[in-house]
Amino acid sequence: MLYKNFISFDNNIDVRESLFSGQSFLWNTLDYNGSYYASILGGVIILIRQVSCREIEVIASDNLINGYVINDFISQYFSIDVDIKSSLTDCIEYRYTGLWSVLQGYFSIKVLRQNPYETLITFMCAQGIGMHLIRRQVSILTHIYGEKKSITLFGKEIILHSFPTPERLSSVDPLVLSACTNNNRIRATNIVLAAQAVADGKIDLQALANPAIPLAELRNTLCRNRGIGYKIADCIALFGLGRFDAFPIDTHVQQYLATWFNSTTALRPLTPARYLLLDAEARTFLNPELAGYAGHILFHCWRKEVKKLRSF
DNA sequence: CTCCAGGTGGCGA
DNA sequence: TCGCCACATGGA
Repeated sequence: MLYKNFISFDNNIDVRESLFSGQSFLWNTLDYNGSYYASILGGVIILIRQVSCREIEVIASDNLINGYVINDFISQYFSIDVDIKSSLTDCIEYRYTGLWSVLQGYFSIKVLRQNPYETLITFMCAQGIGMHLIRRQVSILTHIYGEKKSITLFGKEIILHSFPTPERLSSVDPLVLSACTNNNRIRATNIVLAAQAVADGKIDLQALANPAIPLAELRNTLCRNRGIGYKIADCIALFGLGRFDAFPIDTHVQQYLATWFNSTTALRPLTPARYLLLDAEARTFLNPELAGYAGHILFHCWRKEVKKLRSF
């Protein structure tokens, strides 16, 4: 049994750019009458098609996800409650007019509220390698350790693999898991340890989802785990814990801070101390409460417009 | 061949 | 605290 819904939004939403801008590595593209994007959310198979700039079609294998009806869950997933323009201060509109005009095409990208555990593991796989490779590694991970699920759509069987549970990853030999971490055994070991910590409750992601926790404290807590530094911690916070104030700084962010915002700090190698400096700098021209939201828009814009990179 | 890709941690000064 | 290096592979 499939449940089919249409969801309308008050503002433009770009589903493809949102799902494939490098915040999730768990979506597939299927081509039928137009493109369907497929994944598994909370154990439920979800297919999404963009109908118009403000409407999407959702096909789901269940009418409830984590206790929410589909429309409510998807609206929350795409953070339609957030006004992107409020993440950027007026300073950008008036002082960086060229950038402001290019950014117009990126305001329909939404930052996703994803599963914290899945975000934690996928971003631990994403260190110092290209997005194409990250996507492939995560795909291998789900194929080997995930659960196979399928539905039939338009008379054709669609096969997907769920994300492996913490318990499943806990028992994997790091040497074997390294097939999913670019053969890097250290990272594979760290991922197994993190999965164990989640399974044991030593990493309590539900508790960390409390928005009252100060960002620095959240980051430091996550960083106590091997393989998680400031950047990965901020990614987990931003994409997995709905902390849109978290501002992950990677090689691309460093580049646009230097080029677009004339940061001299960003010209030098990124040490932990400079990471915190850049974080503070960025909050002077971004809305601190939505710094990471703005950062993701800028990040994607930089990669596409300047670096001419593809995210998939 | 060289350089870079959504980094982290260990080391010596 | 800072600079340098290993980790590992693939694509431009």
